[in-house]
Amino acid sequence: MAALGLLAQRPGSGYDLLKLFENSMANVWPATQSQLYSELNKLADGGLIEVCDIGPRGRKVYRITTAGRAELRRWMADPDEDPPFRSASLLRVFLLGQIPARQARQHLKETVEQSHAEIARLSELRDKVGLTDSAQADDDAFFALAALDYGLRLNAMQAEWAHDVLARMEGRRK
Amino acid sequence: MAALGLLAQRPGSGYDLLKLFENSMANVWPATQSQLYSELNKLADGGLIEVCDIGPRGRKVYRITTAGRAELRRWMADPDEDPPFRSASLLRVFLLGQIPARQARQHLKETVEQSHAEIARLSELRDKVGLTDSAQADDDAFFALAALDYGLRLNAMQAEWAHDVLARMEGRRK
DNA sequence: ACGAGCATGTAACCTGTTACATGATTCA
DNA sequence: TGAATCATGTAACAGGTTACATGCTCGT
Repeated sequence: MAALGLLAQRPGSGYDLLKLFENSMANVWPATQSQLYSELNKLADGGLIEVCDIGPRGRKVYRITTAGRAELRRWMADPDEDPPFRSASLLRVFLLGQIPARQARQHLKETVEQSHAEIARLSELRDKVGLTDSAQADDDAFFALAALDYGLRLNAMQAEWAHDVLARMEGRRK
Repeated sequence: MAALGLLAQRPGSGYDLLKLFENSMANVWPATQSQLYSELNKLADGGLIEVCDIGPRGRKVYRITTAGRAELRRWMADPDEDPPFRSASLLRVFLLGQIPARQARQHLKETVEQSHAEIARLSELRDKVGLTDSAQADDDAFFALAALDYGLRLNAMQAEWAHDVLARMEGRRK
């Protein structure tokens, strides 16, 4: 479905999409090369995309079809079929009582640091993208920046939360 | 791995764990009945857990072993092997430029409402758990509440973010 | 005695991952 | 001409889902 969405923005080959997945998309929806090519074949079989050009080296340029656009709109509107939400990091929090308190504190401190590092990484990315693309005019760039903003806020929240839990742990010590 | 963690807190049968997954655990790490039982057999084969009692109806009560505790500590300390982070909702944001602006605004408004609904649900859950369990004394309850707090903050952040994106969309309109 | 709930398991299927495999083109 | 990169594909496996299947036991 991610592939269909990207093809809605502009036509491209499997290889093109792969690059997109490695760059901007990787933070949101990672996909492997293998996965991508079989997905493209499946979408083409279903008539949601079609080959619009064949270049050198057997390069197949795909384009979204009318049926594909309809399917994309349908998917956007209905979050029911989403894969269930599983967070390994939240599971760890649940089980933090099972390891020595010293290690638990260490774990939370690392969470704080990792969130800050992630914020630095995303900020840099935002500055790069935000300046080259004219997010004022381009819808796709506007929403890509909104997604990036989400990531920034998420990590800020996470750092603050881990910090607060640490403080509460200190408060509990006798 | 989630099953191993729960057995570290207290011994129990597959059926017992299933109830835990349906209740408190469901928000963090959903698992199906089928999955759970085969997982338990695999853990037992690997020597990470063992049957410590057999009750009526073939009820097998499992208990974590020393090897299991070691494995759990190892897993807690190393987040490298986590499944990749995939968020269908963030992907939707990325693709929001592909649907009519009216629908995009509608989508964001629904995000705000759903976050608020989720906050209400989690608040209720927190009040129930926070009063019965003495989170002051019990480590497990303390960290379960911390995980719940994470969920609350996440949804608050999400509502605020969606609200702000909406405002920025309005600002862009000519 | 019978229904609700306890308790476990199997089979078919789908998705995603890693590793393997192949060949074409460009450019230095 | 040889290396880098373009470009696609297959096979084996791991993890999760749904649906199917079976039997025991407790309380009324």
